[in-house]
Amino acid sequence: MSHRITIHDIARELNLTTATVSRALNDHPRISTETKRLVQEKARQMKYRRNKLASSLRSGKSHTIGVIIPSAQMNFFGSVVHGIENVASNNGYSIILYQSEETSALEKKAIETFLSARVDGILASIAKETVDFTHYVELKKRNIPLVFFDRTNEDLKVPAVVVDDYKGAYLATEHLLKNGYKRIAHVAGPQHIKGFRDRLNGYKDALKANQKKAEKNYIYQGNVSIESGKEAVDYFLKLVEPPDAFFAVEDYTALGVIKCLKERKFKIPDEFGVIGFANESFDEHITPALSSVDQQTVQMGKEAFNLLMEMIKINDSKSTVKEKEKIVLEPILCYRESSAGKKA
Amino acid sequence: MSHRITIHDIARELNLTTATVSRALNDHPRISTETKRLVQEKARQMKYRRNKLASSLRSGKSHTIGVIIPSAQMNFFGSVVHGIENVASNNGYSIILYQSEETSALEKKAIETFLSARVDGILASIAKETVDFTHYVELKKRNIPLVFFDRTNEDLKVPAVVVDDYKGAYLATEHLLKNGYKRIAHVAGPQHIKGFRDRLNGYKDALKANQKKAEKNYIYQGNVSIESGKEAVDYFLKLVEPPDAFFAVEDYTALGVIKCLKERKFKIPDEFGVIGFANESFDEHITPALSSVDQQTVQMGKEAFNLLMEMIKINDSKSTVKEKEKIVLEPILCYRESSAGKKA
DNA sequence: CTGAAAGCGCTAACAC
DNA sequence: GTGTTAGCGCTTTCAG
Repeated sequence: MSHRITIHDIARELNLTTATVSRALNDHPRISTETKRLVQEKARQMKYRRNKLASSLRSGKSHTIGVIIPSAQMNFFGSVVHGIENVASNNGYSIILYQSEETSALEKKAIETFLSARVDGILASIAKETVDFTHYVELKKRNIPLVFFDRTNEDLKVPAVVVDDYKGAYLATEHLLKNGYKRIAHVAGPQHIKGFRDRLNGYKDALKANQKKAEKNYIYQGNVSIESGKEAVDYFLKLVEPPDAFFAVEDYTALGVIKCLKERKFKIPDEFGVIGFANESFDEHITPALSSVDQQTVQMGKEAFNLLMEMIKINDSKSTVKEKEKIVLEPILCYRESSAGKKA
Repeated sequence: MSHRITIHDIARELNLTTATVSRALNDHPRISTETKRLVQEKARQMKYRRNKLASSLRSGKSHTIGVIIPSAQMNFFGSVVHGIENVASNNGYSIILYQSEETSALEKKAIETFLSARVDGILASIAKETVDFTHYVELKKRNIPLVFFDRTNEDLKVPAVVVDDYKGAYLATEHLLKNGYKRIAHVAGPQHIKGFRDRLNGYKDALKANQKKAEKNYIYQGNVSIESGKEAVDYFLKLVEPPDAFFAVEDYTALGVIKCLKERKFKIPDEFGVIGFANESFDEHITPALSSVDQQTVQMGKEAFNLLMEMIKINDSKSTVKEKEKIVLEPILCYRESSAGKKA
């Protein structure tokens, strides 16, 4: 600690200038192989460690990106962050992590910090609460590379990585039909959220494609919770002709559906089929194991980082190549016991 | 973007020097209230944003800490990070997140990066693979504040935040006894890991305290997995006098125990009691709901950050106050159906 | 291929 | 209470 090693120290030892040392350390093309070897050897020997702050300050590139997620406690986001950090690290980038706790205020604070830390780009998943997007628009104006993942906003025209909700819902519904269920109901989520709207549409279209129409009373408007799954079942079972299968907008809702059906002593999948969405970690451990649609979280993180990288490069080269608008990941059907088909 | 605002710009506008502006912005005591007001007003108006890189480079404090976890995908660590980021953010600190993927190589790489980024301190949970601790020892030597959480190493004498595994195990075992189970077995984890050893001891001592001795054949050496829970049950049920309750070293093992018992059509908690450790998110959703011991993950993150802060402050003040060695969190018993007691 | 010199934006002695 | 001056450690023109 007494005295940290800098390029000056190396330069002195080797009778070179700091400029040459710096270039040698950065593998500059116009430095002789011999000098590079010498410098790098010396650096190792003296336990030199580049001061990233100084280097970033001077060069204008921090090799750091900012990541905003609603909460690290949510499985889904932990998993995406896992993907992001993994590729970032492999590409020599560090990530600064911030949680919005679903509030715009913390989102703004995070962006402030990122700007202040001169990050090279930002990856974000929009907070539920956020309706005013000026802080994100500001980033676009300032030409700071930005990519949304999962929670996005179409109007902003910000590149994004999402899973194909429509398709996932379509697959789930089709799957139930294929397994012999005749009357498929949907426990929907808040329709002001695009992903949930897409899932409803995927459900409707899958029914149409199979010569069934989506009956209004087979759609229950829930609020994404175990409770709403239970309430949905209560509602559906009162119908003159109740459904025989449920496609829930996500796994916690599906869990509520299952719990309620079990309380009423119904048999799953013999009497009712159930499928959810998200492929939560508990899916395979409950009884019956819950079928679901996987959202490729880790892959989402990786793609998001790669997309951001592209944008950073385009920015650097000042070229005007049109950047990709959107990456849509394929949802993956996870077939488990809860939708295995009716007993004859 | 054309021209970023610096303190020079503010200084020029206000006919002051950069030094005064800098001081005003940092709320320096010897600057007149009026000047401060003026400067801060102007800064806001010009949309000035402090360049953290320059400020850190100069001051030697980055207000950034490094965090190493095995994987963000693991619920437990996501939760701890949630706690860390939360307090860090409230204290004006940013966190750089790295995953070790349970390897020493990535641990070392993370530390290199942190040092290079001049973080003010490091929070880490040791990778499973790590047996050579020189990279951590190096930090101590260089006097970089370091705090371990959850996965720690006693020999290193590095301050740490952990949950009281012994006590958690004691509580769990005692709970089973209180609920009328007579012959308690333990599915243990690898004994080279301190936490698991502590849990075994807690189990043994709880039995002793209740005038029972821990019989060797009631302890199964597992490897922390669903599989090992199943194997344990297979083993235990072959005994002449099988146990009537199982304390599993963690929840996945407990899950295996439950699955196996259910496959064999045994009734839980009527015929066998089961309790796990970790309070995983699936616990309350499986059937029967799994009793467990909560490890206070979020709190662990918060305490770890606070402890690190203390160390950073002690470091700054160059005082020689002895720092805290260890914070031990209270485990919390989560009583659910799986251990509700035998039917008479 | 290497050197000289300037400066990224900020803070901190030291003056007065 | 404010200004002067120096410099954190690095990269980057511009020379030669």
